[in-house]
Formats: sequence, structure tokens, C-alpha cells
Amino acid sequence: MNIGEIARRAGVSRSTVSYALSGKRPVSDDTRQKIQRVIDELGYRPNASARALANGRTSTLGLVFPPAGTHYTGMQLDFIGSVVEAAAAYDYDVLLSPSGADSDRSFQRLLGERRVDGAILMEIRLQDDRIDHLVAENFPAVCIGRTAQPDGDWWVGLDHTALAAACVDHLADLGHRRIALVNRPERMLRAGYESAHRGLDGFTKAAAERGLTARTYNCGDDAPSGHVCVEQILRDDPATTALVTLNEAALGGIYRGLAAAGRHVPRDFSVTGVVAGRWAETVTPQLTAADVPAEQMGHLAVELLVERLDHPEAAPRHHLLTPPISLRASTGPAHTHPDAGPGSNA
Amino acid sequence: MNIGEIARRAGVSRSTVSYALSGKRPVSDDTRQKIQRVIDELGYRPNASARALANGRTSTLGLVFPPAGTHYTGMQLDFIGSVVEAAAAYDYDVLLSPSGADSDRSFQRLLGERRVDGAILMEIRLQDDRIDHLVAENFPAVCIGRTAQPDGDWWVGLDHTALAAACVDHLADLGHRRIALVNRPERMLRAGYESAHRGLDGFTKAAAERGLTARTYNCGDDAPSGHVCVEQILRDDPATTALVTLNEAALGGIYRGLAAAGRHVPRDFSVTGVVAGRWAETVTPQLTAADVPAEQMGHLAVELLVERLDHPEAAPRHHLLTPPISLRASTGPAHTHPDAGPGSNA
DNA sequence: TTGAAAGCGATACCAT
DNA sequence: ATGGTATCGCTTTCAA
Repeated sequence: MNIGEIARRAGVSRSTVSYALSGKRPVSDDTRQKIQRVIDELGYRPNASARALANGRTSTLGLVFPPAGTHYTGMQLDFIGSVVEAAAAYDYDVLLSPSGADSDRSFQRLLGERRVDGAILMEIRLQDDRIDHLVAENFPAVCIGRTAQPDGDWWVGLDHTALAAACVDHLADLGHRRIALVNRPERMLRAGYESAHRGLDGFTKAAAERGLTARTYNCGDDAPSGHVCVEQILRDDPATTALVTLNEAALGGIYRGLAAAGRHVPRDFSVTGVVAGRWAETVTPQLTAADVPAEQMGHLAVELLVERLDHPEAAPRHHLLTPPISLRASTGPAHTHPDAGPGSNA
Repeated sequence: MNIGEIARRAGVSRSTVSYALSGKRPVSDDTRQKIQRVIDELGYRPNASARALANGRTSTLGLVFPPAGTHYTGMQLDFIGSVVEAAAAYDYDVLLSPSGADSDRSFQRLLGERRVDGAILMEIRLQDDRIDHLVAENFPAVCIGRTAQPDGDWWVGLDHTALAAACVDHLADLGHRRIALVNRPERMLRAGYESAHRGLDGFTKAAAERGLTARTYNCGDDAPSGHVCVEQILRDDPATTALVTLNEAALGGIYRGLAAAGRHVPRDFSVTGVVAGRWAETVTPQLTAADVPAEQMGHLAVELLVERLDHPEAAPRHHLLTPPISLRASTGPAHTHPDAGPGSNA
């Protein structure tokens, strides 16, 4: 059933039905009602493909994120959920594209075949060929995260440098002198992931400024890797009394590794980091952390994208967020653990 | 740029370009190469809307799941990830629809406007108006979960009855005599969520068969509710020594509540349940649980849907899964806790 | 092996 | 206030 059928049954022309639906031209109350009655009766809905072809808009947003090589982190998943929800409020549907690279089939389909009106990108790298591509085509996109040169882009990002530094300061204030960073996997660092890079920067500089002894580690995005990483940290320097994690997926393993080594959190070891709030609250003890406001960021990204779609010539806008540290239960004053003596091995 | 432009530049007709692309009609090597050269040069990709309009297929699957009223559970998110990944392997994109009810705008768009070729539904209710609607329209869909009368449907589901029973048996085998069930929120039970209903059934019957004292609780889908729920359980019957949870999101709070009450897991309290495997491994101690194979289920659902799309007349198929209990670290032999004496209050 | 032209189902311009 | 019709970009039948 199509618009022609409706027109025929209502005894009007197709254009009149179209205008009655869109309201882009006045239609007499009489015919409007006649049309509406037929539509209700037949349960007619205009075909999205035909409409998209005719007016050049799909009413769909693309959400681009790397394929779940291993698994998604809670944070990534929170982004997805919030983007979908926000998009629905603007009557946009969301098309998911598991693409890490410019060359991915799904990414090409999204853009080249014009399946979406605009795109939101996650997991940004400092140099990101996907973004280069989008900019070159002047394709409306908004990034969750920012590249090394974000000035021409639309984005909503986190000040990872400041966040990691705030974690270090928090620990230093509590008297910790030997700390460690649990970063994302080395592969992500090499690929240029911005959070891993900027977080590392912030951690390193803040530790230097506060005169702390600091070591940095790369850790796989899963609990077992977190466990192994903690073992390594305590082996390298048993006097370590605190750590900062940028790696949410490893958190469970980090806690377990600490417990296995006989370090009680927060009595004789403090843990903090940059983690989505709701996941910080699932672990025991609850994590004191710079909460990533995933929900807010997803909403802002959609808001920016819709604005950009409505005003194609608008100047780039962005939001740089620096959420405060939420004090919970995983950090406390520094104490030296008995195992921390020289030559000992936890 | 469109197919006409390509045709002009290659000096052939539009139909020849189309056939060169689809391979549905032989094209001489010579012209094929000529066309391909032009296409590469201009970076041409056929417009998805036009193609969908012409041949009636969108190459898009819909994924329907309830809006994140509160937040998504890890399990739901795992489904989303695995469905997207599996769909990509078949060159389908996935359109997300946050719809809990037949009447949701997004759901209507998906079906009525024919934005997708088929749909995958999550969070199935025993009576589900979305499914009734789909069946009535003979719209190709596959459910993750099953209704009370699933025989005519395509689905991949879990035997929640058996899973809950297996948890009870496991606890009974360890000598536990007084146990509790932490179910999903009452709102979900009232709405008819199949996992909550069938799980409750399985738990209740198995407990009766093994002659256990069992209580059942509804619990909000978040950590704080889990904490409160445990307090309630221990208040109602301090002699309780184990619980089964169908509520993944409450798990963190359950652990915390137990710790706060001075019950050590698994020494003097055992916890088990039905939870997605990777989340069972993030908590400490790791949860002994019937692991929901979310990834496998997502893949199977896509596989079934693709099959159904390719063979519109095929008879309904389904997969009923009963994953075994993975023994981890959260259950142990029953001991009576000192606080469990009559009149005491942990 | 190839071309011409009729759809697919909407929108929107040009008439009346 | 309404109708007729060209148009969006592709697929596919019919002819040659």
C-alpha cells in the first residue's frame, strides 16, 4: 500500500495526501480529515526509502565504533545506550557501524551509500583516518573524543590529561609516594587512542610535579589481565601503595590481584582512576574515580549533530568536560605494607 | 554523482553499469573494466535509499530492545554487541530501536516505514504485543527469548526454568537448606518478563523438590537495590546461607550487602545465579553461575534471521540453550553463621 | 552483449 | 485549496 492508494480512496491527488501529512501546504480541514480517516483505516505509513530518496534525508544517524574484537567496556556500552536514547528524542534512528578504520566495509556503506544523515564517532585516535575522510567529504559528524588537531571538528570530549592529573593529586594529597598507572593495552597506545595518550601524559606530568615515584603499565582490556598487571606492579616495586587505572575492564582483576597479594583496599592500598560512574559503583569497595559522564556525553553528541544537520554552515562547536573526582571507598591515607620491605615479594 | 553519470563517462547504458555491479547479467570483460575504472576514479557507491526503493530490500536488520529507563545491564549490552558483529559478517547493518511496546514510535517506524528487512527482539515477555503485531503482519523476526506460546515463532532462548533449578540443586548439593532468590524488579514480573517468570518457577519448584526453605525477592536493577535486598533477606531469615540471583545489575550491591553484614563469601554465604559470563568474572570472588552465552545467542539470532529472510516460506526454527553452571569461587559448603541464631540481627 | 524505458513510492514545483 | 507531473537513483523487463 502506498500514497497513491490512499489518494485514490480519499478521492484526492497524491500531492494532497503528501501535503496533508507534511503540513507544508495548507489543506482544508475537510479533506484533511477524509485523508486521515483512510490512513487510520488502512494503517498506512510512508515508505522510508522512497521518502529518503525524494528528499535526501534518511532520518538516521550513524554510530561508529570499533568492532568488539574482545568485548565492549561498560563505558562504550553506556555511550551507545545514551546516544540511542537521545537520538530517539529527536526522532532519529541509529544505525550501528562496527568500524575501526576508514576502510571498513560498514563505514564505507554508511557514508558512500548515504545511509545516514550524519555520524557520531567513538574511540577517537589522535590521528584518525576516519575523521580525515569525513572532513574531506564535509560529512556531518561529531566525535566523542578529539584528535590531536580538533579545532576544525565537532566533538564532545574529556580532558583526560586533567583527569589523570587529578587522580595523581588526590593520591599525593593522601600521602602516597609510589604509585602506578594501569593504562589501556599497548596496542591501543600504538594505534594512538587519545584517552590512553592524554591520560598517560597527565599522569606522568602530575607525578613529576608532585615528586612521586611513578611507573606506568599497559594492561589488556579484561579482568585476568588486570590481575596479572597488579602482580607485576607489586613485583617491580613492592612499596607501591596506590594506582590509577584508565582501564575499566581490568578493574575487577585489579581488585582480585590486590586481594590475592594480601593488600586490603583502601587500608593498605588505594585505587582510583577514570571510569564510568555506574561501573565504579558495582565493585567493592566502590571506586573513588573521575566519573566519565557517558550519558551526558552521548546526549551532547546527538545534540551537536542535530544542530549541525539543521545548520550546515554553522561553525564547529564542542564541549570539553572535566568531571570532578567522586569520593567513594577505594582510597585512603598511605600506609606502608609489611611486604613492602626491600627484597620482599608480595 | 549517480549511476547515470558513471554510464555516461563509461560510454554505456545505466543498465549495463547496474549489471556490471550486481553480476546478474553477463557483461563483457572489456566493458566491465571500462566501468570499473570510472567507478574507482570517481569513488562511486550506489545510493542505498534508491536501491532499497527499487528492489525492496534495505540490507538492514532492526534490533528492538526496551529503552534504558534506568540503564542497560551487561547482558543486554552483550547481546547488542554480538548481534551487530554477526550482522556485519552477513553485510547487514543494524538499526537500533529502543522500543518496549508495540506502540512506540521507533517500533512503528521500523516496521511501518519498512526501514529494515527483519528484526531481532530482546527482553521478551510471556505475552508480548510486539510479537503479536509482527506475527500478524508476517514480518520476519527472531526473538532472543520466547513467549508463553513460542511454537509459531523463530527464537533463540534460554531454559530459565532449568537454569534456576540447576542453581538450587548446586546449593542443595553443598548442604544449604535455607536459600533466597533475588529476582528482577516486581515491575518486570508484572509486565511478564519471561526470564523473571520462568526463573522464579524453576527456583520454587526445585527448592520444593529438594525440601529447602526458600524465599523469593524482587530487586531493583542496580547495585544499591542489591544491597538493600540482602539486608532484607538476612533480616527475614538470618539463617539463610545462600542465594540465587537472576539480577545481574544488583550483583555488586549483593556482595557489598553481604560484606556489610559480616558474611564472607563463600566461607559462610554462597552466591550463584544466572549471569553473563564476562560479568560473573568481574566480581570478587568470581561468581559461580549459569553463564548466559550472550555472544552465541546474538550470533544464532542473526543466523536464524538471515535464513528466514533468504527462505520466506521456511518453517519456524529455534534454539533452546541450557548452559551448564561454571564453577568459580562464590559457592561453598554450608556453614551456619554465628549471627544466624534466633533473634539475632546481622 | 547491450540499450531503452517502466517502475519503486515518495516530494515539491508549476499550474489552475 | 487542489491536481498534474517531473524528479530522486537504482533495478529489471523487454527488445534488439
